Amino acid sequence: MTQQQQTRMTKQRMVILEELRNVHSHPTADEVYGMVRQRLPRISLGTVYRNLDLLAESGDILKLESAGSQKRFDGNVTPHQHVRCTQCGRVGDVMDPVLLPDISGARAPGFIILSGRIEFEGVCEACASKN
Amino acid sequence: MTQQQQTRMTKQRMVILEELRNVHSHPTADEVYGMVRQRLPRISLGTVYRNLDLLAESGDILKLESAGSQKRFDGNVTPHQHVRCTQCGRVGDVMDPVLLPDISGARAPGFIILSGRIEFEGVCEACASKN
DNA sequence: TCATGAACAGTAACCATTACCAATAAACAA
DNA sequence: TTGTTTATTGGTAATGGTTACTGTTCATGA
Repeated sequence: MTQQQQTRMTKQRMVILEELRNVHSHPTADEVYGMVRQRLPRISLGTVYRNLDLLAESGDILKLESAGSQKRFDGNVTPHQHVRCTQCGRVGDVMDPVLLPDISGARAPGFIILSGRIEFEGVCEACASKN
Repeated sequence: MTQQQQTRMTKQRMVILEELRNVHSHPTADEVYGMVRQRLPRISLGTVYRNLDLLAESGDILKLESAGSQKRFDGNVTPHQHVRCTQCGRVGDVMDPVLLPDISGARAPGFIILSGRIEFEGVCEACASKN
C-alpha cells in the first residue's frame, strides 16, 4: 500500500486491505468486519471503520458512496462501473465500461462541476429469483 | 397529486408537496420539516418522513438516494440531472442534461441491468468560497 | 351525520457510523 | 537489541438520521 509519513502499517490495516482485494463482493463495513474477524478475532468494529476511511483516503480502496443506507467498499481501484440492486443494495461490476460522454460543457447554477459518472441500477439474481 | 384508492389527501401531505414544489434546493427531510412547520407548527417529523416516502412512491416527488448521509427530495419530477457538492452534500440541477450513452449492451455478471444515469460531482459556491 | 380506518402527533427504538480514552505496539534512533 | 514516541487499537458510549409503535384525530364514502 502507499506508505505515508506518520501512518503505520498495522496488522489490522494489512488484513483489511488483503481481504478487500481477495473479494469481488463490494462488502459493507459490517461484512468486512466479519471477514477480517476470521483472521483477527479481537479486532473491533471501530478499527474496521477507521481503516476503511484511511484506506479510501489514501486511494488504496474505493468507498462507494452511491445510494443505500450502508456504504460499500471496493478493493479494485482500476476504473470500472457499478450496478446496484434496488432491492437489497448489493453492488456488482459492469463488465465493459460504457463510455461517459463529454461532460465539459455541463453547467449548473451555483456549482462547479468536477466530474461525472454513470450509475447503473438493476436487480441481482438472488432478488430476481425471489420474485 | 396522483390520487390512489385508500390514500387520503391530508393537510400535512398537501403542504409538504406544495413546499417541495416551491423550492429548488433539494431539501433533506429535516429541512422539509423546517419549511412545513412554518405553516403547520404542530406537524411531527415522523409525518414528514412518512409522507416523503409515500409521495416518492406515488411518483409525485423524487427521492434522491445519491450518496451522502442524508437523503434529499425534489419536487420537480421532469427528467433532469443533478450535481452534488462533495463537501456539504448540497444538490443542484444541471442545466442542459448530458445525453446518456446507449447502455443497452451493458452487462454485469449476476445482475439484470435496468437503468443508468449520469451523476455529477462538484463544489457549490458556498463551499468554494470557504477554501 | 355517521362509521371506518388511514393518517396523525409524540415518543421510543433502531442501526450505521463516529467519538472517546486508556492501553498497545509500529517505527525509528541510540 | 532496547527505549522512546505517538499513531493506532479495543471497548464502549454517543450521535444522528430514520423507522416503528400507539392512542387519538380526521378525511372520506355511505
